Amino acid sequence: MNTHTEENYLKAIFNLSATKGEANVNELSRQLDIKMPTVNSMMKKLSDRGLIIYESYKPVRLTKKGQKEAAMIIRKHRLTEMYLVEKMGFGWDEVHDIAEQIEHVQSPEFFAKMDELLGYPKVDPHGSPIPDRNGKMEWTEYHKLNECKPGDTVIFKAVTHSSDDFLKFLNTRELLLETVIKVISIESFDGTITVEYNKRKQELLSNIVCDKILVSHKKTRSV
Amino acid sequence: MNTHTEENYLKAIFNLSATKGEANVNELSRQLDIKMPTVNSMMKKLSDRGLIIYESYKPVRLTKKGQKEAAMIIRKHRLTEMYLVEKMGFGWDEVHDIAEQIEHVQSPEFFAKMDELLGYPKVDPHGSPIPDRNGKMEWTEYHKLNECKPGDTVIFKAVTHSSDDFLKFLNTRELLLETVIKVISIESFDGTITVEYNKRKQELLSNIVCDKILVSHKKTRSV
DNA sequence: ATATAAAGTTAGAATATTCTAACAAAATTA
DNA sequence: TAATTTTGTTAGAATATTCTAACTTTATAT
Repeated sequence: MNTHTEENYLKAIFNLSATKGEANVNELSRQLDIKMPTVNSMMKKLSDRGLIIYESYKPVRLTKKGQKEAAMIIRKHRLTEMYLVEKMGFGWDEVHDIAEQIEHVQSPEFFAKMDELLGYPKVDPHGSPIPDRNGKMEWTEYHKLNECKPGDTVIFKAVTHSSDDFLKFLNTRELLLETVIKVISIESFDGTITVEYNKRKQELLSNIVCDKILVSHKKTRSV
Repeated sequence: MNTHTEENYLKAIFNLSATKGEANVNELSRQLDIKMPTVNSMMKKLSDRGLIIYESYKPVRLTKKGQKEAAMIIRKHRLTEMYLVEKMGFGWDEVHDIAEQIEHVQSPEFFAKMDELLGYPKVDPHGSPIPDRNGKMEWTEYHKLNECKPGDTVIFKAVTHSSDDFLKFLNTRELLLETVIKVISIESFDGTITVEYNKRKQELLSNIVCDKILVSHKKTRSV
């Protein structure tokens, strides 16, 4: 089991790696607000523990094992954020610091319960994907449908909630994953969006619905 | 702000003090599973920090400041237990270890929210009192009404929930705090209890209601 | 291409928390 | 009360995490 501290390093490496696939000591130092020599020694330690690949003067990369353990911390963080927003009524801007602390709780049951109560969400309140129990996550830059512009053609990739009645609503509208959607227009006063998909023309979707629909403009990339 | 570790010592001192008003090094050592010399040095540290009164070879006592800080940790622990049981569906026997970790979270808003969502509970799922925001708590051994025996005469001291509709229900029955209640009989098949109080004879209270009513057999003691 | 800047490393020290070994005081028991 | 047991203390060392100061390597910019 990793310590609190090690978990914070792993998480930082994970986050920095998100784009480039690796992280360097200097950025870690700034992000964690810990001096470079300290980070440096921790890199050796994590390397010894088989969590990262580390060679002097080179950026570090997570091993398979490190990747998985980091993903589990991110998972706990994002599930917690989702829980705080959905079940406790916090604003999306209030949950980070609390989740930062709760992510270190050791109790699979606790997070499994959160997951269940939330209906197994795929993303957190900020739209970031939540890794599954095996550490896998859809590594894609999704956009909310209500953030698209008229004329955009997008692909329905995920929902932020998988509650029964929302999914039923989508079924009745023939809105399934991978559906190609074209944004026709957006009402400025209430955000209602007019879209086209399949054989359907001039379908209206409320802003509340569009806020729960995540779309991609192009491809999907996996880790 | 106290460290994680200091908080655990404070909490242990608080719990051991509950009965005798003081705690000794040996008991702390056993309870915390930390060797005596370590406990000894921590006692000096907590004493320096003005949280306990410590003199060599004597049991330690919490100062006003220490008492308050310990109470706040206990408060967070018990609120958490209550939340886990009431809002997340855990059993009373599953919550201790999780609460043990969450009690160290630094976020007044988080616990205030729990408190609010729970309807400002006065006790935790095990019947232990939850200290209020000022660290004050009713230091009494309450019993649930549904754990009394026929013939018992008891005093209504607290409710485990103060949700609106439950309190309204109690009002319509003239059941107020400090009411003297006599237990007449208990149905074995569903736990329904027949009681007498004020001018009322033969009042029936469901087991669900009686589970939320805490009573004392005699006096109240304060810290 | 050399000088300067940025990034990374090593060595040594500080703090927090823990331990073991040895000793001392207090309490208990014979 | 003297012997024994329990409890408490001191001293010194180990581990984890952090720091500063000095030095080295790599990257950047004249």
